Amino acid sequence: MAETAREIADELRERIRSGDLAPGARLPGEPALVKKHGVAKETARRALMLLVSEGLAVRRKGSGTYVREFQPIRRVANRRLSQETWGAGRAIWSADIGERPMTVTELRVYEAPAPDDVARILDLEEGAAVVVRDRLFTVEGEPVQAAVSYLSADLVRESAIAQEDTGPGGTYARLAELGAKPVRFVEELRSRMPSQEETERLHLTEGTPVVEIYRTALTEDGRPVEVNRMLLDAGVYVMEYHITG
Amino acid sequence: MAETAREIADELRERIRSGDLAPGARLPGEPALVKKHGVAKETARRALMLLVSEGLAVRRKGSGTYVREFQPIRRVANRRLSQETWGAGRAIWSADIGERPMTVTELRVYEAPAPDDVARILDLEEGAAVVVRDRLFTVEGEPVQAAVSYLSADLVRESAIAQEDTGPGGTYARLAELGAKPVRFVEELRSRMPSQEETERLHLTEGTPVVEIYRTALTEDGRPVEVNRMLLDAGVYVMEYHITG
DNA sequence: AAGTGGTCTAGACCACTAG
DNA sequence: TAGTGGTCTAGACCACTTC
Repeated sequence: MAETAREIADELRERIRSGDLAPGARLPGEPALVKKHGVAKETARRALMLLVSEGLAVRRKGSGTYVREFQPIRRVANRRLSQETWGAGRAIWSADIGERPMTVTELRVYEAPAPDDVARILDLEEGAAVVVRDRLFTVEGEPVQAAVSYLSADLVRESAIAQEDTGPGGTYARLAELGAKPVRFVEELRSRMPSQEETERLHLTEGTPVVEIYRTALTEDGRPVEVNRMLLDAGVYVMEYHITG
Repeated sequence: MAETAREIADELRERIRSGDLAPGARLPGEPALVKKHGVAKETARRALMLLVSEGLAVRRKGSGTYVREFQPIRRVANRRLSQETWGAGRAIWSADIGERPMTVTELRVYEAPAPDDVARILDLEEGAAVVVRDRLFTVEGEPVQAAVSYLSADLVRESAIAQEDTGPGGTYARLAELGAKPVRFVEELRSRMPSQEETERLHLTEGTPVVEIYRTALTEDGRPVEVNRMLLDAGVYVMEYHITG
C-alpha cells in the first residue's frame, strides 16, 4: 500500500504519457492520493511537485493540479524566406500564432552606459552610452518574451530609434537611413531555469525553462550595430532556423 | 529568528549573485541552516532545493550543496563559415571545447518502421522502413548530447550509412554519392524539462533543462533526406546561428 | 463552507561520502 | 565514524478557489 513519492509520480506520469490524463485534465488531488496510496499528505504533495518540476503539470492554488498544455508560438529567425524554398507543412511541432496577435507592452526607451558584454560586442569603450529599448511581448494578455536592444548612442541618438515610436519599417529602416543597414545576424542561444524576477516578469509556471538569445546585427562590412537580448518563455516557443550550406 | 524556506533561499541566492559564494563553492549545509535560522531540517532542505530547481546549485549526497558551474560547449549550426566573415571573438558566452574532445559512445545502427512525425517529414508512407543511427556524445566521460538520425531505408540500406562506420566524410558524403547531397537544413528547437529517462541517459542534475532539436537535411531540389533528433544538456551547451538577410 | 494547495514542525531512519 | 543529504510521517495552520 504505502509507496514513495517517486512511485506515485511514476504512475501519474505514465497515465499522462498514455493519454489517459489529457492536456488540461485535472490530476488526483493530495487528499485523493493520501487515501489511495496510504501515505502522508507531504508525500502526496511531493509526488505532484515532481511532475510540476518535470514540466508535466501545473498547480493552481485552491483548485487542483492539471496536466500541462503546450501550444507553441513559432519564431522563425530567417524572416524573408519564401515557403516554397523550404517546403511547407513539414514542421515537427505544429504552431499557430495566426489567430493570436503579439503586442508590445511596457515599452521603455532610454540612454544608459553599456553593460560590459554589450560594449565588447558593439566595439564600444567601456561604459560608453547606448540607447536601450526595453520591451515586453504579450499574447492573449500573457507575457511570452522580454527583449532589450542596445545601440550605440552616438550612432542613433538623433534618430527615431531613440523615440518610443521608431516609425515605418522600425529600427532597421532607421539604421539603413543612418548608413548602418543590418544584413547579417548572429544569434547565441542558451536555455536555463529562470531567476525569481524573470519568473515574475514572464508569469512563468514552475518547471518552465527560459531561452536566452543574444542577437547581434551586423552591417555589410561586418560592423556590429545592435545587440538584442531576448528572454523567451520556453513553454510557449519553438525556434526555427534555416541553414544553407 | 525563524524564517521561511523562501527567505533563506533569497539570502543564499544573493550571496551567489554577488560572488560571495563563487561557482563550485560549498553552500551551508542543512544542519548549519537549522542552527542559524532556527528552522526545522525540512525547511532548510526546501531552501536548498529551491536553489537547485533554479539551476543555481547542485547537491551531492553525503558531501554537500555546491554553487553550480557553467562551462559551455559551443554548437555552431552553420559549419563552413570563415571566422573573418562574421567577426571573431564577439561571443557573449565564452566557450572552449578545444581542449575537451567529443567522442561517440553507445552507437547503435538498425532498421525500423519510421515514427509518424519522421515519416511525415521525410515524405514516406506511414510505417515505411528507415535506417536509424542512435548515438550518445560524451565529453570528458560525461554525456552531453543524444542524437538519433532517420534516413529512408530504401535510399541508404545498401550504403555505409547502414553500417556503424560510415567511412570518410560520414553520412553526408555517402548521401552525396547516392545523388542526395544535403545542402540546406531546417532546425526546430524547443527547450523543456527532461523526462526521467532523459535525465538518466544524459546524467542531468536537477534544475537542468534539455534542448530538443529536430534537424531536417534537404537536397538542392528540396527533397528531405534525413531527420536528426538531438537532445542536448542545456547546462552545457550554447547554440550559435548565423543568419543572412 | 468545503475543498484545494502552501508551508512549517519535530522527529525518525536510511544511504552515501569523506577523512 | 561523523557528517551530509534523501525520504517519510502525522499533525498543524493558513490562503485561495469554487460553489
